[in-house]
Amino acid sequence: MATIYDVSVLAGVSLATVSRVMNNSGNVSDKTRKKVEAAMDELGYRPNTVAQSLASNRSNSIGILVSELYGPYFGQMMSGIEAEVRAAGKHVIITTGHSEAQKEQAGIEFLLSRKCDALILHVEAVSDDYLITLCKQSVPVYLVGRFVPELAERCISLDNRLGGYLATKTLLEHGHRDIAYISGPLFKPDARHRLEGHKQALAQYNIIFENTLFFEGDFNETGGEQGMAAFANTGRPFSALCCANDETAAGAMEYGRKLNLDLPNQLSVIGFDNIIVANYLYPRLTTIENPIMAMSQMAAKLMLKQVYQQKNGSIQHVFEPKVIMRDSLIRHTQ
Amino acid sequence: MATIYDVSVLAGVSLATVSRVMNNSGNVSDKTRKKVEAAMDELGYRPNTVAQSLASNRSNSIGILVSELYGPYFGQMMSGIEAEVRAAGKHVIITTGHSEAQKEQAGIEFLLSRKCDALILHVEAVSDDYLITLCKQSVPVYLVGRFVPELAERCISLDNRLGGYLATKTLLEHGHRDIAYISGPLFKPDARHRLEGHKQALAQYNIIFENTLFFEGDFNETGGEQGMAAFANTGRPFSALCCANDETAAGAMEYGRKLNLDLPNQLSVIGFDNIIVANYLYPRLTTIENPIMAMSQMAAKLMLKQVYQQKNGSIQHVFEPKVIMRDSLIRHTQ
DNA sequence: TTGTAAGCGTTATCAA
DNA sequence: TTGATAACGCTTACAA
Repeated sequence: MATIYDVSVLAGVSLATVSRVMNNSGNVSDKTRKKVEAAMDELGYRPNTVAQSLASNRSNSIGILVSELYGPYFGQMMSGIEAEVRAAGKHVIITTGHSEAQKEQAGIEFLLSRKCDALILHVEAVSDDYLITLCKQSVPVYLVGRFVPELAERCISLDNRLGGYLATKTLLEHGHRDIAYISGPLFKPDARHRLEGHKQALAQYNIIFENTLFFEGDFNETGGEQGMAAFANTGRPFSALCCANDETAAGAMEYGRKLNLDLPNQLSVIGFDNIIVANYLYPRLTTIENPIMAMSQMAAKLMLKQVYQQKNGSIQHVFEPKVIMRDSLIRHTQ
Repeated sequence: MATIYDVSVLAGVSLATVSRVMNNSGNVSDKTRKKVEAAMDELGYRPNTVAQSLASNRSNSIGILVSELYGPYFGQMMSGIEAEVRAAGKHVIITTGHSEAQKEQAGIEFLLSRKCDALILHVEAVSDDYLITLCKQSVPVYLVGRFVPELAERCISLDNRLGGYLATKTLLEHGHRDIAYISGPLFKPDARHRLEGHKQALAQYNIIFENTLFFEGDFNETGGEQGMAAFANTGRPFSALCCANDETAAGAMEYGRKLNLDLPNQLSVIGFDNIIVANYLYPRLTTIENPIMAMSQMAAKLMLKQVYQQKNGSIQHVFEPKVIMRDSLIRHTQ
């Protein structure tokens, strides 16, 4: 592999000049530039980014941490960020945290050790305090899908409480009064906030929250299935089911069909996130929009603005969810 | 950030000794090791991986190229590889090619410039020749989901021809004779091979391939919708639809429902890939299993074996697809 | 406009 | 078992 030294020899100039040509920095005469570029071409020269990072303490790459590499939520997040970052001529380095504090920290360490210019994180397990300490270090950190009051300026988040509230309120407005709820794992802030919104809507209609109508799932299909099984077991009747995300709803609906429930006539269902699949479930899933793609792109824009001084429009920090009406939710009839 | 130098001063030893402790290389007395470790702890020392890579010409990271960061296919691929690689104490660096030759090459350049120890690629647009040249360079390269005869030892692939054949044969065995086909983009080898298998099955039953029953889609829902719209336009009747992947099938089924088709009674559908969603479509999608997760893990194992001398079991290079029967395909009745 | 030379934080080869 | 010291390939003052 050719190095900058080989290029300088072939072009008959110094290392510094080659470097200047590469980086468009300093003043280089047209003639020398041409010579250097010719030499680069001839040698098929590619800069060694590792050496560049070490010398310049910049890497032109952005570290991203997601909980998982699969699934529509993180898929949209990763590709939303990557599109923005790539358009700016930078690269992403992606790693995972698996929603475990220790792995999240290890992932962040990895990104830091690679000298990323900035981090964009979706963390669910590490504490606010950890994040606050992290943000005091020299690398700029941005959080998507999480709100830490002390770091509000670095957060791009969804109002999950409002989302949870809207979901349940929509069911209530359609005449439902017996509403079951399958949440996500409650150690995750998103799951907690959505549940709070649910309770708030119930309270507004003077309905008491019942433990027999609550199940803590896992944000996956499995949770939906297990939740439905649990409810079927207690025998407490309900006309509507509120799921903390769409995957849970998919699992619940599938299980409901196994129980020979006629959907949506015998059971209305509402999800959360509006992942692509929601539109292909049967009946098509009514849900709450979670603009994760837009949020991720906003985080990337914020980063580009602050780290690389790009001029980007105004920044929206908190996104508001809204109801997407489809076919899985109908008016309750006696 | 503390450096190896700070550690050496605090521990009262040389740089070299600190390096030896970090890498468990050479012989270090227990006493010095303890001293060094204590110093590291005290300073919160983290090695600078960029400097390590530059000096050692190794990076302990594996470059991965996928076409997209979203979607079940690539999601499974990424997380399958990552799990194996992480278990071996190495890291992945992921980038995208967007199924365009130029972007695929740029992605590969990026991974090479970061001095990855090996590359695992899912490339669709670059030529075989390019790959053959690439494999002659010093970095080991592995290909998943693509078969290049000259590089057979580095390929982990699916027999797509067989898959395409099985799909159509299954329809034929269920009495269908008028079979429409929505393919993926034909510049992709997968799409071409699946189509070849389809034609082979037709030929075996002495059925002539008709252009009016063929549509070139995009491997996405959109392709399925457009294909169904095109078929509806020509008016050529058909009792079964063979889709080159599940996403296409999802789009086609949704569009079929818009046309008031009663599925599966008026139209049988078969997909390809068996993505998670296939199980949640209505009717549940009959499809061809594409064990992308297993294939990716196999690629990772092969890499670990060859690059890091890990002892892993035997390697399977070509995977065979099989039919997953569900509800979207029924026997054709007159 | 161009060149010289001192880092950047490690690894690895010699000696000791 | 340890320590000097020369790479690794590039950036970036500072000089010329």
